Amino acid sequence: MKVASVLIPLPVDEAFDYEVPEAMVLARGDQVAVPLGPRLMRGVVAEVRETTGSNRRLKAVEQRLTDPPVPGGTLDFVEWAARWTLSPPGEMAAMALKGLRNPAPRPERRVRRVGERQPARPTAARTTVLEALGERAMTAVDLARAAGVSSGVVKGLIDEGVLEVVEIAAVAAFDPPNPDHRPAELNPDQAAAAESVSAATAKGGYSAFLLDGVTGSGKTEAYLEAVARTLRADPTAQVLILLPEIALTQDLIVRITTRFGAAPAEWHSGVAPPRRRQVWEAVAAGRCNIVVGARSALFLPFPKLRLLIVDEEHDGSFKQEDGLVYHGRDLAVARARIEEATVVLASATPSLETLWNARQGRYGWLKLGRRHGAATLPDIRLLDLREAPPERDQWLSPPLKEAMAETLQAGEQVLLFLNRRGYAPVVLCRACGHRLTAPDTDSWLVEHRYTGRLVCHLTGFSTPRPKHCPACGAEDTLVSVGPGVERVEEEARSLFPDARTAVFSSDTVPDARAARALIQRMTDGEIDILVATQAAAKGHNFPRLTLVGVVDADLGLRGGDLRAAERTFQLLTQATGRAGRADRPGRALLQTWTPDHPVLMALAAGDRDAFIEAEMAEREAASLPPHGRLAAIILSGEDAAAVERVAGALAAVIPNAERLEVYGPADAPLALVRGRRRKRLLVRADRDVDLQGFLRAWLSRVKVPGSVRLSVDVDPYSFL
DNA sequence: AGCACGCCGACT
DNA sequence: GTCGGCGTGCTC
Repeated sequence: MKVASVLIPLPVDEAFDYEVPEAMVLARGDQVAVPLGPRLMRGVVAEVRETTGSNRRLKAVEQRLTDPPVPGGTLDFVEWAARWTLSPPGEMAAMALKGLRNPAPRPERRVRRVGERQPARPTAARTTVLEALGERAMTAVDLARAAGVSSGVVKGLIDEGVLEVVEIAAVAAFDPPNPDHRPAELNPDQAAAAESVSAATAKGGYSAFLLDGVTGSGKTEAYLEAVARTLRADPTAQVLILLPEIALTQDLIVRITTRFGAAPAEWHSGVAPPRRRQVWEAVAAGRCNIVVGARSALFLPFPKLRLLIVDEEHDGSFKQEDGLVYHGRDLAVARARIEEATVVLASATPSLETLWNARQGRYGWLKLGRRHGAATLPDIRLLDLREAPPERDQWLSPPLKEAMAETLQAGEQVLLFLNRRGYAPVVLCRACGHRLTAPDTDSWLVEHRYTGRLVCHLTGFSTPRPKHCPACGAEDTLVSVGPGVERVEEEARSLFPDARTAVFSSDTVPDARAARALIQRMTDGEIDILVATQAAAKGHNFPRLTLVGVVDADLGLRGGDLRAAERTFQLLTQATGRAGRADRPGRALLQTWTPDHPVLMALAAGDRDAFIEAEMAEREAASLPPHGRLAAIILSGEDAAAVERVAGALAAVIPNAERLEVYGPADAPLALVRGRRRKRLLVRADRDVDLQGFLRAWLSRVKVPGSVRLSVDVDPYSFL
């Protein structure tokens, strides 16, 4: 008898076996409906094998679905990703089927002739309509417009039975990109990079590149040229371009459309469900060559993926934290390896992991120099707040204020950068010292003055700003401590009452459309001072911007986070890279209390290599990534004692392993979130240790009750 | 994820 | 005395 292993979208750690009915022909990748308990579920066949009887009575596969099978490479990738992240394989497989869960687009209603039938009274208008239509099927609206008559004429012909309405399943056209539509002019660096990448795609097999170029070096043109060459060599090849967030997609869509004369397919949460289904089907059928998407696009069923590009590869948004925990960039490299394709990681500030891989020779290293004629990097200077501190309850120091005045005087723009949403990060009571936190959570409530509310950025909890201290009941004793973007804007507005100011943060810019609108206002010079969080730190070009003030350059350096220094360096490089493009020189002023910190010194010197050298040495000394690997195990639950018990049980059965240590259990950095107690264990291993194998062996030794949730984060980025 | 089985409060 | 609350656990 034949048995099929079927991946079902459930949190179970293996595929379920089903008997294959005699008359059914099944292969790996086929989609099937299988009985599970009382219901039917969609699943993907992982394996079909011959078996001689079984210990277990198997249910039979109900039916083979007509939906397209999941291509072999996609399924290999899904299974690999599940093993790598220690996630249920069925749930990973469900990622690849997500597009199918969307409704099919409404069929289009068109009219066409019914045989040779003629209208009883052939008026001039009716004759025009019939001539315009001919043998085709058109929508009634299009037909009326083509014939230059009112839609009533068409309707009359339908009512008379001369025309009939037919429903035609809307098949989305994905116009093939034309590699020669409008080639960009490339400098030698860009041309060489494109040539290296396209030589790799032409040769076939896995290869990986770091495309390393400062802001303004023309990375996009370089990789789009590689895409063009790849498609010229093989018009059936498929290309995936991943971006960290959808706010950046629109710009790229436009550039691709201009370059190739055809729009790429988009894949992210902002795409309407029926459209998503069309994209999924077109990708599966190989009718779509270029996809631009967020990390979930990695799971699309490409039958012929030849080239993957991960733009802004250093960006933390590639890491998915809730539900399935994975890093889009790392999985992109894995998918390339499995598909025997080429992957390009592009960034002006590559992650240490990627730089390390490039140095080790695992990735080809494509360096782009600054484009001829482009602006020079801004002059970066540290402002020592110990020497010239801001006035009480202010956040802008005298030298920064002076620079702002000069800049505004010259009719140029200022960007003040502060990676903190809201008005004030902490609200406390002057009478009793109580700090306001969200219920069931340890994190501070952040004051948002635009909305007059206190907001927990972790859970989304919000409440109006109270009059009385919730701890001691005193009235009007609550004070706002520390600056957020709203407060800095308030300060800037009072300093320069004539300047036009705006705030760019996820609160003022809720979606991509709002982001585009604000960016446009900035580009058009309608804003003099923009106060922004990291939401504005990338991907834009403001020609009249000549001063970037970093309000708190120390912000990212505190807290003992592994990647704090790296993140600060990247953020500041991106933020200061905004200043003075085009022909005006720009400058960046960084306010800091620790001007002798090596990261800030390297940044002020504009010396990326010095920074990398220093940071890499520290990581190596501690055997931390990229020199070693980490995995976090987070336990959470409402029953603190149960969480504690599981943590203790895990700690008691840690398998013996060489060159690997387990730290904890300790309270997770936010030990209480939404009333759930959180404990964390951290595993550090040398690179050549089978970390996943260790974790599997370890976790299998402990039974976790349903009241406690255990999640594994392999290669964690933030330790929240 | 569903959907069952399984032990403790308000109802015909 | 039952109907039902959702807590734990299984689904090939």
